[in-house]
Amino acid sequence: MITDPAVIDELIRQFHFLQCADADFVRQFIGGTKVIHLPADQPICQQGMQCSHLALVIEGTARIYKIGENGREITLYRIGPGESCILTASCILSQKPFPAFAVSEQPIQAVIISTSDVVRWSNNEQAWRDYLFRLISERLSDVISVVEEVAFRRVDRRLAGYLLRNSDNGSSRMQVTHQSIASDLGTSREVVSRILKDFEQQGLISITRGAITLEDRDHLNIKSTE
Amino acid sequence: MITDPAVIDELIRQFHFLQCADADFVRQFIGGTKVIHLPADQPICQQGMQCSHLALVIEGTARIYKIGENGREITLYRIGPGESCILTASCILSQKPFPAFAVSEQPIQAVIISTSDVVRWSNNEQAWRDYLFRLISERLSDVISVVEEVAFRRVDRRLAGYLLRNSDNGSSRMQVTHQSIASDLGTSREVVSRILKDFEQQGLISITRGAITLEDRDHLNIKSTE
DNA sequence: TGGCAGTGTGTGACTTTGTCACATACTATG
DNA sequence: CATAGTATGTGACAAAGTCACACACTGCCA
Repeated sequence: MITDPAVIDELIRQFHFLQCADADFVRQFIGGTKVIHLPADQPICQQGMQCSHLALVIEGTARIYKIGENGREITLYRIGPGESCILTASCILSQKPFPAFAVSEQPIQAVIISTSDVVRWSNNEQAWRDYLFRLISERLSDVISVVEEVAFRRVDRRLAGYLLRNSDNGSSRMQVTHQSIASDLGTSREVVSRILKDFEQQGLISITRGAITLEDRDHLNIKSTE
Repeated sequence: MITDPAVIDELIRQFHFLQCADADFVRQFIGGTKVIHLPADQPICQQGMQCSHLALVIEGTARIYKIGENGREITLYRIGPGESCILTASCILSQKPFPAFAVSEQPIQAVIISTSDVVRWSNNEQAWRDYLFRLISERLSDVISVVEEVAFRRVDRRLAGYLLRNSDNGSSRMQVTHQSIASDLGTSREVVSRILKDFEQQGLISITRGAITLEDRDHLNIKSTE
């Protein structure tokens, strides 16, 4: 049961399906779920787990990733406000174990839904069903894009694109370690370090411990596409 | 409208959801769809297309794949009897363009469903909805496995596994070109040729033009997992 | 019957990426 | 200000991808 009216407002703002749904379902939704808070860097799902709940993220972000035999990681996608861990939903509905890891990055505020509600609503509520379908479809697209990236694109180009995408356009300074970049791209820290050093020598970025500043977005953009 | 009773039998045998569904829906399904035939090696979907129909495969197989900038290919998954091009469904329900290519491999016999029926049934028929959810979930798992493979596993090990998976246990002889293997694994023909030659020199396989014979499954299996 | 085009495979040189084993440097904390 | 933990740098090597060819096999037609 969710009581805080500010949270309810935020929920309805973030989750479009609550606006499409009829008032009865919304009441049911508000009454049958609860809000949880999770600090940053907390493991959420382990590979192989059976999921017992579905979380709809109101605030914060989570990272869904795979770990290879060698210990390397690759990020499959991220979940932000208005989204939910659709892999969880997928596992609930197809009754298979969760095939990856999930961890909170920013502290998370989320609505928790029991598997039985997930199933029941997906039978009865079109708005909810559409929401699930759309989300799972987008994840499938996301993951297909990841395949394309790792299978075909050179790491230096992917890295250039990564830097552009993940920096505020304002400051051009981003707080990241080489290791965290490597874990997102699915490569190794040494490779990232080498390429970053190249970029620095070409005057495209400057590097300090734990942070990178973009100095020449235009040339980075050329690098990322050439 | 499907009339051939043999086809109807086969349909109900292959597609479990028709067994769960009530008789009324089955009548509607049989009455509202039609069967098509497609020869081998026909393009089915182009990247970026809007899908106008969903195909449920009764017989034959299709390959869903990506093409990289360099022209290399990688297979995302295959579709066989009882399955359907869930990417199509996903595109229909989320109204996004198809993010890959699809081509028939074996000649295909399939049931064609219009987008409007796909949407309508997913609202009204639980059995159909469950079928779609389950299928899309499985594809998501498939594609995530592909990510894991290309990001983390060495090509020689993947190739060893590929040979074991794709040969009849009976004959141990498979008709494939090095190029087609490379396109499945997302690597280049030269790499495949080199590794196959290695395998041959180790006595694991023998190679002839257009075909490979497995000579030592056990050692191949060790190679694929080590 | 020999020539020829299309397809499939082999190979060497080179670049890029991943791995390993370290060295070094910065940062927070007692 | 010593020290543990974290972040980065580096060189040597192995694995994989690219490029530019050479060569071999198959089917077909003149």
